[in-house]
Amino acid sequence: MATIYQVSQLAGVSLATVSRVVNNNKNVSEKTRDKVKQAMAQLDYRPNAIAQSLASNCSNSIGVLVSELSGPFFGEMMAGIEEELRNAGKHVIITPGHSEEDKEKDGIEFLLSRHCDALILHAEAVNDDYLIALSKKKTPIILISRMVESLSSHCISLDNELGGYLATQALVAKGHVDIAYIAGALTKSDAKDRLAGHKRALKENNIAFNPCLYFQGDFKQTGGKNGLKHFIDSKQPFSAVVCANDEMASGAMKYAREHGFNLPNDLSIIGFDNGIFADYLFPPLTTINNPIFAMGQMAARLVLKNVYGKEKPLIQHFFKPELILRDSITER
Amino acid sequence: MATIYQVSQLAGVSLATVSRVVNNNKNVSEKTRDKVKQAMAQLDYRPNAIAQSLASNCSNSIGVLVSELSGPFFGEMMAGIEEELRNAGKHVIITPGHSEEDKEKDGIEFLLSRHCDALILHAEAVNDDYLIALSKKKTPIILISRMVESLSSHCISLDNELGGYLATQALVAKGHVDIAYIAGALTKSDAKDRLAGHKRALKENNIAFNPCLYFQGDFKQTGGKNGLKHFIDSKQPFSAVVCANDEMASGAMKYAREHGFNLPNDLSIIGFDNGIFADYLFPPLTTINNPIFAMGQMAARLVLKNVYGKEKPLIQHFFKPELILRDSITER
DNA sequence: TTGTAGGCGTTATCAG
DNA sequence: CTGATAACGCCTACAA
Repeated sequence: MATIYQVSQLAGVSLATVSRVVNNNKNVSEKTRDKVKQAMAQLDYRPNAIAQSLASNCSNSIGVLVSELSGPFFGEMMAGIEEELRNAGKHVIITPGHSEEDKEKDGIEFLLSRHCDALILHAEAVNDDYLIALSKKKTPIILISRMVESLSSHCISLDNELGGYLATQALVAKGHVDIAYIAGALTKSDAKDRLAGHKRALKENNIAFNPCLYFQGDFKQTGGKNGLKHFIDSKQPFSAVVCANDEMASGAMKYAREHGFNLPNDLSIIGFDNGIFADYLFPPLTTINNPIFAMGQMAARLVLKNVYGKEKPLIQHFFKPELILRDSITER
Repeated sequence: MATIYQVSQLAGVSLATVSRVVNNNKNVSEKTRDKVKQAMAQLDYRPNAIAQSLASNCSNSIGVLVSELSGPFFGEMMAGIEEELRNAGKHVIITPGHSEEDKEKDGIEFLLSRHCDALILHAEAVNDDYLIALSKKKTPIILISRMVESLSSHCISLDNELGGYLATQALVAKGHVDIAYIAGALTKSDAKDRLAGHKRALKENNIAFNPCLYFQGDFKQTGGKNGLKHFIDSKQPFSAVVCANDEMASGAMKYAREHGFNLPNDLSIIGFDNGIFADYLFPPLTTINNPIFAMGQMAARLVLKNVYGKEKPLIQHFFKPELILRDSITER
């Protein structure tokens, strides 16, 4: 691999001059610039990003913590982040936290040791205090899909409460009253907020919250299955169930069908996130749109603006969810 | 951030000694080691990975090229790679190639400029010659889910031909004769091989390949939809369709149902990959298992062994697909 | 506009 | 077992 030194030799200029043309510095005459460019081409020179990082104290890398590398949700998020950052010549280092406190902390340590210029975190298990302490360190952080009041300018978040509200409201609008709810792990703020929205919708419609029609799942398909089983076993009547995400909804659908429910007539089911596969379930799943790709992009833009000083005029911190009406819910 | 120099000062030893304890070099007395460790702890010292990389000419990073960051397939693959590498203290830089030649090349250039120690590539659009040329450069490469004969020791691949065969064979076993096929883009070897397996199964069962019952899709849901539409429009009788992946199968299912088919009785559908959601479709999708997580792990192990000299005894280059029988196919 | 020289935080090669 | 000291490849004042 050619080094900047060899290029300077071939072009008959100094290291500094080569460095200048590499970095598009204005103060180089056309002539020298051409000479240097030619030498670079001839040697197939490419700057060593590592040496650049060390010298400039800027690694051009952004650490990203997600819960899982797999799954419809984080894929979209990573895609949004990567696209935006890559266009700016930055790269991402992605690491999973598996929604466990220790692993999330490990992951963050790991990213920090890599000297990332900034961190974009989808942290679910660590507490606010940890994040607040972290934000005081040198490496800037952005929180995605999480709201910490004192860090609000570093947060990109979705109005989950509203989403939960919209979901339940959609069911009420169809005449449902006995509405079951399968939550995600309440250690996660998303899960808590969506549940709060559900409760608000019930309240506004003078429907009492029935603890027997509540189940705490895990945001995975089995959570939906277990939840539905729980409701059926409890013998409480219910005509609809709202699931705190699409994956649980798909699990609930499967279990319902296996137990003789004719969907959607016997049971209305609504999800949350509008994952790529939601439209391909049967019946096509009514759900709440979670603009996670856009949120990822926005987190990346925030980094570009705050850390690299790039002009990014339109920074949006809060996103609103929307109802996506399909066939999985029906009139009661 | 504390540097190695400050640690050496505090511990009253030289830089070299600190470096030794950082790298677990044997030649340090217990006493000095303790002194140094204490100093490190006191200063909350963490080695600067970038400086280490520059000095050691080893970035401890592995570049990974995938087609898409999102989607059920690549998520699993990345998870397998990351898990294995992370346990070894390495990190991955992931970049998408979007199945386009230019973008794949860009992505590879990008990873190369980052001075990755090795590349794990799921390259679909670049041709064999490009890869062969690439493999002659300094950075070692591993090809995942792709077979290039002259690079076979660098390949981790699935027997796609066998997979295609198994799929069609499963349908034949149920008495189907008029079997339609929706392929992926034939520029991708996976797609070609699966199709070849399909044809072999037909041949072995003395069923003629009917071009009217063949459609080239795109590995996405719309491909399945378009394929099914094509078959229906062509007025050819068919009782089953094999799709070259699960996403197309889900698209085909949706379209079929929207056009009056009662699944699976009116039409048997089989997929490929056994993605996480396959079991949650309706009817649960019969498919061919693609052990992509394990293949990702294996690619990572190969890197660990070849590049970092870690002992990894069990290297498996070829994986066999298996039939996963569920409810989406039925007796004719 | 161009060149010189010091430094970024480590590793690695020698001596001792 | 320990300590100097020269790389690693590039950036960036500062000079010219």
